[in-house]
Formats: sequence, C-alpha cells, structure tokens
Amino acid sequence: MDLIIVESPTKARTLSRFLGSGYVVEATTGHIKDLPKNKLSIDVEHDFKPDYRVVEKRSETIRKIQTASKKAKNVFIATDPDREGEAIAQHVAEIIKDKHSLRSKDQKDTKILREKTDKNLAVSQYRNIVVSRIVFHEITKNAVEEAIKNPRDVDKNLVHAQTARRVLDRLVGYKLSPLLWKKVRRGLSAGRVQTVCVRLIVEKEREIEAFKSKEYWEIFVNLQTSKTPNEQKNTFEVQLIKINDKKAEIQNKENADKVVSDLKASEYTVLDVVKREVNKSPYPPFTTSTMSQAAARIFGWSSKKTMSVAQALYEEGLITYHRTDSMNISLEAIRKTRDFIKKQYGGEYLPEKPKFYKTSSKVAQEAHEAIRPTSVNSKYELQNSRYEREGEMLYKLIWKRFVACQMTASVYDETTIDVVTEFKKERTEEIKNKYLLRVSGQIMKFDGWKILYVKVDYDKVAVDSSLRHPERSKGSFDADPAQLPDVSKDETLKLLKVIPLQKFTQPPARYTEASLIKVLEKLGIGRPSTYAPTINTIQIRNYVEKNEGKFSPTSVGIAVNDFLIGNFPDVFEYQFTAGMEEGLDKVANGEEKWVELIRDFYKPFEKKLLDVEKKAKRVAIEAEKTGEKCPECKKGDIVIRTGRFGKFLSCDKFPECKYTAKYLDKIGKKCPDCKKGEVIVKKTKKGRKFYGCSRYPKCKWASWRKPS
DNA sequence: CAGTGAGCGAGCTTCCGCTTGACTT
Repeated sequence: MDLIIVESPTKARTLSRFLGSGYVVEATTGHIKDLPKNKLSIDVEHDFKPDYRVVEKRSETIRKIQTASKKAKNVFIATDPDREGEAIAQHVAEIIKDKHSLRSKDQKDTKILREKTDKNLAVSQYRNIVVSRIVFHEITKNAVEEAIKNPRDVDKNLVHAQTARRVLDRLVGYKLSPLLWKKVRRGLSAGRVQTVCVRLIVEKEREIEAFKSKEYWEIFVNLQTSKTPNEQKNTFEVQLIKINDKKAEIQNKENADKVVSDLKASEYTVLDVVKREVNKSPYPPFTTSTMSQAAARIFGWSSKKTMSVAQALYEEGLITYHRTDSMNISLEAIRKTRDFIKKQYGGEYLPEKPKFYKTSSKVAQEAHEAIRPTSVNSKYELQNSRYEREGEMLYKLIWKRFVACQMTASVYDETTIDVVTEFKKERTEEIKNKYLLRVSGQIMKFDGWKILYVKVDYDKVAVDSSLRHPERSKGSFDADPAQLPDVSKDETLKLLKVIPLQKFTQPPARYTEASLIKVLEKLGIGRPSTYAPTINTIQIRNYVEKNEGKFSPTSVGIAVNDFLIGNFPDVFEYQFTAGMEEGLDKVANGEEKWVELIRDFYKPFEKKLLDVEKKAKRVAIEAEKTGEKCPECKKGDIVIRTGRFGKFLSCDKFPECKYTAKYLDKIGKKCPDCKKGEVIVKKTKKGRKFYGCSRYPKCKWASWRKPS
C-alpha cells in the first residue's frame, strides 16, 4: 500500500476514487505546524529561529497520517506545488520522521537506515518506508501518475522562503500591534496586508474629500441626409470631438454658447465613413479574484458568501478548486470542452486551436487550475444544501465563463462617420473655428462566445454586466449602427438641431469588496485564501465601515493609518510586498539565505520600533458627535465612543462628567415581536451584523435579516 | 444585560496563509 498526502479533504476523496485500492489518501487540512499565537515565537537574538509547533486542532489529523505511514511502503507527499505547500510537505515529513524516531527510542534496534537525497530517486528512507515529495497541477489520473514517476525530495530552499514569509509577517504583526495598544487603543492590530488594505480605503476617502467637481460640456448635433428618402432612417446624431484639430474641451456656458452658435451657422459635410470589423474575445476563466468580482457585481454577494458557495460546489465535485490565482486549464478539460462546443453549437463556434490564458500577476503561484466546472456535460445538482439556489447561480456563472473562454470571438461591424463643418458663405469672416464631429457604432455580425449569454437557457441567471467591454469611453459617441443612415464621403448634410449638455466631473468611487480585491491582487498583496478574511478583519477591528456596499474609513481607521504610515512608511508602501516577493524568490532559488533577508529587514525596523515607542505620543481618536447635549451636566456634548464592548454614548466632558448611555443604532422600525421596542442593529462578537429588539433581554427577538 | 473612556496595572489583545467545519444573538 502507498500513502498519498494532500492538503484538501475533497481532493483526497477525488484522488482515492480514481486511484484504486493500492493507495490510501490522507489530507492535512491546511498547515499542520505553525507559530503558536500566544507569543512571538521567534528568537530574534538567535537568527530569528522560529518555534514551529504542531497545530493543536490538527492533532487528530497528524495521528492519522502517522498511523497510515507505518503501514505504507511509499509515502508520497503531494501537498500543493507552491511555497506554502512545500512548507506543509516539510512538516509532514517531520511528523512522519518523529513517529519513526519515537520507535527507535523505544526499540533500540529500529533506527533510521538512510536519509539522503538522490537526484532522481528521492528520498528519506526509514526502515522499509520511502518518503518522497511529488507535485501535480491538476487533478487528473494522468497528472498524478506522471507525478508518482517523478518523486523528489522536499525543496529546502522553498521551505526557507516560506519560513521567511511567515517570520516577516509575524514580526510585523506582533511588534506593531502591541505598539498600537500602547499608543492608540487596546485590541488593535496591524499587518503587512490588512494595514495596506485600510490605507487604500483611507487614501481614497481623502481623494474624494479633495475632489473638486469641474463643469464641462458635451455637444451633440442632429443631422439629416438627403440621400436616403426613407423618412425613418435619414437622421442621425454626432458628437463634437475636435475643435481646430484639438480635442474639444468646453468648460463653461459662455464657450458652449459660442460653439453652439457657430454650429448653428455651419454647413455639414461627411469627411469620411470608415467601416471595419471588430473581434471581441471571450474573457479568461475565473480565478478567486475575478470570480469574487463577478459575483459581487452580478449577484451583489460579499466575497465571503461567494467563497462559501464555491466551497459547497467544490466539495460536491462540481467545480475545481476555488482558491486559485491560476488561469491554467487541464488539457483533458480543454479537449472535452472543445468536443462539447462542436457538438452543441457547431464548428464555427470552435476556434482552430485551444485557447490558453496566462496570469499577468508576478506573484501568482499557480498551484491549481483556473476555476471551472469539473465536467462541462454535467448538469447542476446540489440538493439538500443550504446553498441550493445560490449554488446554481454561481455554478452557471462559472460554467458559462469557462465554456465561453474556449469559443470563437464575437464579430462586429463597426461604422464610424466623421463630419466636418464648413461655414456658410456670408459668415466666413466671423467663424474661424473648424469642428469635427463623429458617431460610431457596432452591430453584431456573429455572436461567437456570446451565444452563451444571449440564447442559452442559463441566461436568466447571468445577464452579465461584467461582459460589457469598456469600449464606450473612447471619446466618440456610440450609436447603434443599424440606426445609422447610409451616407457617403463629401455628402452635404442638413442641420436639424444642436444639443448642448452641461456635465460635471464625478469624484472617484469608494471601494467595494470587488474593486478592493482587484487592487489588492494587482498590487500582489494577499492571496486567494485571504482576500475574504482580510476584508472581514478590517471591519471587525472597526477600521472601516461598509455602507451600501462601499467602504469608508472610521475615525479609528484613520488614526491608526496615519500613525502607522507616519512612523513606518516603508513597510506599508504599496510596493513592499512586491519587494518581499523578490527576496523570497532569491531564497527559493538558493541565491540568498532567509536569515539574511529577514535581518536586513528587521535591523532598521527594530530601531524604528524602539524610537517610536519612546518618542511617539498617544494618539487621540476623534469621537463622533451626536448633536445632543449631556442631560447630566447640561454642558457637555454627547459623543459616540468605542469601548471594549462596542459603541456607547458618553459626555465629552469626561472625566469631569461620567454620564454614559447605551448606543442604539435604530433603523426606525418597531420590533415585529413585542411591538413595543425599536429594531436596532447589533453586532456579534465575531463582528457580524444582526437585528435585535431594543428591549432585550425582556424581548428576545433577533434576526439576521432586516425586517420588512 | 453591565460594562466601556483617562490613568493605575494584572492579564489580555495581535500577524498571514493553508484548509474546513460548527453554527451564530
């Protein structure tokens, strides 16, 4: 019997199904060793030696792996092919070795026979067991069999890269958080990822505050061609785009009036009619990031919800792994999908060659495939699940996006009509300006991959606004070309109407979960497994608030942000993680020692730490005023403060006046149960919002959903 | 189901990344 060890229990189940009886497959369920969280667990004085311990919650898992390893002939450690996976592999090797070392202690005659690395043959050998490391990037029988043919030893350099990553994050988090407890408020936290996340939100808010709206004008002209006698199709609308060969920028009413009067006094000639064919390629298959963005935009789901639903689909065997930064697709899946497309839609929907997609992210680890249905032929089934309905919605979204990514482009006919002004003879003297106006539009000639979004029954679920290409903002006015009359070069047109429109520039948009994840991914900050938890953390810490789906910073968030950015600018630079990744790559390649990497970071960091600890004053957090006067001392203002148990009301004359009161976040509705109390918004210890009655504990009504 | 803030000082809070459950007030 051979033992294979993977990370995910679902993966273990899948593997044992198609590998047969010669194999036992066990899962680690993530990391099995880590730094204990109640202390720093890093010996800064002695080369940053980390104190990795077995994770308490995994003791049962570890025991199972150890027991199974005793019966095995070969142990293949098949944890994910990335940095974290290599560290888990190392830890698995250690706990297996421990088991056998224990035996050698008990029974003097059984000891480790050999522990060495050969080039091809692998391996650490204990008595009659061979332990080796294998990797595969897709869950197919082929991939696993290939992997088993190519065993290797655990890559120590890659493990060291993980150690460096882990130690760095621990040092940043566990050195800066206590500093915040001292200088700002108890219970706060800082970290390489979460602090940058808050920073993005704070800086966006400041951009919005600093934003000054500017007036501008867009001018449209309705024209008529005499060539087409057919009444309904002989008019069209063009937009002013250039004045004297320069981009038309009209900033106020005076200028707009001048242009309008010029345009009214002009004659119009067709300068050019350009027709061309435009191809629109399908979108790449989903990754965690793009899937979360799409589900947020289309269904309005939080990333946490999307990930939970995806987890259910994954466990049900309906989709591939959902925490991934990769767009790779197994060749087998591509082949089957191509067969499906040809059969279902016909050859014109099938490109000559399969389409491959590549991640643009430099920090991508690509341990898994893209998110795709495990079988394009399989019908959706997820009965008796709490996510029955949502599961279907998400599955169909994933299914379409994936099948589409292997289909041909959709083809459009694009028509662009350019019109120039000439001046009526009698006014040539007055009007010196030359105006260029344009209209362009596209009409679908061949639907290609868009057939999935137009005709297929699945469409009720995903009328997909994410699929709109961002072609609109090219400065020219788009129209449906079916509505464009057939005009020709040098033709004279009749002016019908000039339409000036006053507009104002809009402030930048606040982040949503989706746009935040997009930026984090672009910056290489955080990983697919941490996007949702990070967004959760910064809300639980009360650094940011989500209102109508948009994030804004709280006064605590702003205070902490300014303190950290002010004192530790380099750690929370947007480029810091990218720099760290570069260093980690060097460690992984054996070009640099991990201890050196950490030392180079820690030396100046520690100095700064001591400096700030000594010099920085305690930061005052601005309390929000309610506008009410204190009923006790009649002098102070009532403000909203945050204590250990959440928000409460107090007098701002504290400590002279000790008035306090409960803070009730009323939504303006009576309790549906007792009809006497008010419905208020409360938060669980974990930070989740729920609705309750203000008369609690007299009335015990509570609900996760907002009462109607 | 009272308590919260400032300060006193005991004992506590805290990171990121890998993986799932247990199941919320």
